[in-house]
Amino acid sequence: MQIYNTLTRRKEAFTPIEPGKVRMYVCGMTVYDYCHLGHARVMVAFDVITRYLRARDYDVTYVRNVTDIDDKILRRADENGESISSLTERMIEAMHEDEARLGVLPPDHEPRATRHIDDILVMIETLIDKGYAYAADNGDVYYRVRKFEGYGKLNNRDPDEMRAGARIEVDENKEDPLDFVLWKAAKPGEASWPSPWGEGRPGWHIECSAMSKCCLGETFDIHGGGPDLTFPHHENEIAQSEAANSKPFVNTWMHAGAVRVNHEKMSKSLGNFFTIREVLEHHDPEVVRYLLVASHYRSPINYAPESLAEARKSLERFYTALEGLVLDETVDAEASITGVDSSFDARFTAAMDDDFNTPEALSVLFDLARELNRTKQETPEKATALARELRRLGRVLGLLGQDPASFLQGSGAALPISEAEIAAKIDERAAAKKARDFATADAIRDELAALGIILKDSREGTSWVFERPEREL
RNA sequence: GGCUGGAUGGCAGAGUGGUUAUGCAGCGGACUGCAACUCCGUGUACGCCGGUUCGAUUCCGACUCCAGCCUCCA
Repeated sequence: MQIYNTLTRRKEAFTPIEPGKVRMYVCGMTVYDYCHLGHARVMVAFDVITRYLRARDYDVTYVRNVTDIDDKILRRADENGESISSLTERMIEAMHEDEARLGVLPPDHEPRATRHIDDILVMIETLIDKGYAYAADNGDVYYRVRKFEGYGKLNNRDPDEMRAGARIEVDENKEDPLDFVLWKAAKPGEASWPSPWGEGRPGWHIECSAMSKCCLGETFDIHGGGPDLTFPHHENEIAQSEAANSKPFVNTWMHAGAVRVNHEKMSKSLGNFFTIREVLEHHDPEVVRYLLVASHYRSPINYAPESLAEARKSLERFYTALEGLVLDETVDAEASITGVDSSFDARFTAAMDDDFNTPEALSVLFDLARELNRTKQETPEKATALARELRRLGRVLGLLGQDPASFLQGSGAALPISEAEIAAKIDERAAAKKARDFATADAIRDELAALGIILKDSREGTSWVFERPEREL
């Protein structure tokens, strides 16, 4: 298996530290607001990676943290007139709902910064003892960036050149403008924890160094996150962890691509973001997931409403192929796919082994679906076997888990008329057809089509698909 | 300015030193009462300029443009 490593900027053979075991840490959310599609991208990307590694029989420990103390959280809680814990609990719950709807499996551990203050303090003390950190007069503790030799290696950045172009405001308390905060002294009335340097709270970067060490150890296999975290967040994590532990921190760094809107990064600071929940008001969650999986995890994707319509069409193709076949409902989402003998499996595996090439993997599934459609009439047994294979491989990507008819009929979305009424119309049309009154039959079909109900005739009878009207989001 | 990445057919999106990605849309055919679904067929796509090569979209160099990071951001 080959994985692209952000650190070395090339694909490398993936060999876990411990055979068969993969330890993976992904930087999670700062919970002061609802998750947007950029968050969804990271969630889904690493969910696919986890699912695939497990399908290939790796024992994956997946850790994704929650930052539940931070300036923005303090500010938002204050604005809302609610407590910090009330805000963060609400947002964590909302995040879990969003994830579940997108078919993202929960991480094995979801450590929260506020529950690891002790680990954080221990690490900061170690860094001070080793000379990598210092307590300033104002009660802050800073990391001494220039003391760490490899600083900048993840981003190919030279500290000396960074200083030249630095737009960092000079802070009187720092020895060097590049130094970053490990512990922030509390202002009066702010949430804080006691420490050897006074009341305060942890800096953002040290949280991840402490929590990853706590959950996965000093060195682990994969560290992932969003595209904007490489600098300074991940660079700082390396500096902290390697200085404190005197060991390599991470073997493979993985970063998801950005979600853009009108070719600009979707972000909270630009205010051009769509939250997951508002998009899901108008679209089947699987369609959103498909859109995310249809591009390679490292490529940027430009979000546009039309792309969701296309994603929907692609999924309809799969579900149409599966429709009417007896499917194995016991398919395990994490079932092993190694050792299965099929050319489709082999191609799928080859694609996914190559840095999780999901677009390539999907193309194999489309070929499989075509083969399935071809054999549907003549050899139903073979078609059924192919359908099960399609669904099994789809599940590795977290797709195709729904009942085909249910997906095609809108996955429970509000229909313009009831299913019973649709069935009655279909019966009415069948009667008209039998009487060779095609004008009436076609009128009924057109009437339903105007409502988004598209009829499909087959030997077995008439089925229907619900096309939701186009929406802005 | 420094550092990353990218530029593929109407759109989306993989990939490859010579041979079909795939999906959506379009066109022709089969199926159908007509459609839809499905199947078959159908596209001189690889930003620009040089270089290497028998041959480059694919490798190398320059250029143009786009995006990201360098400040909180997934």
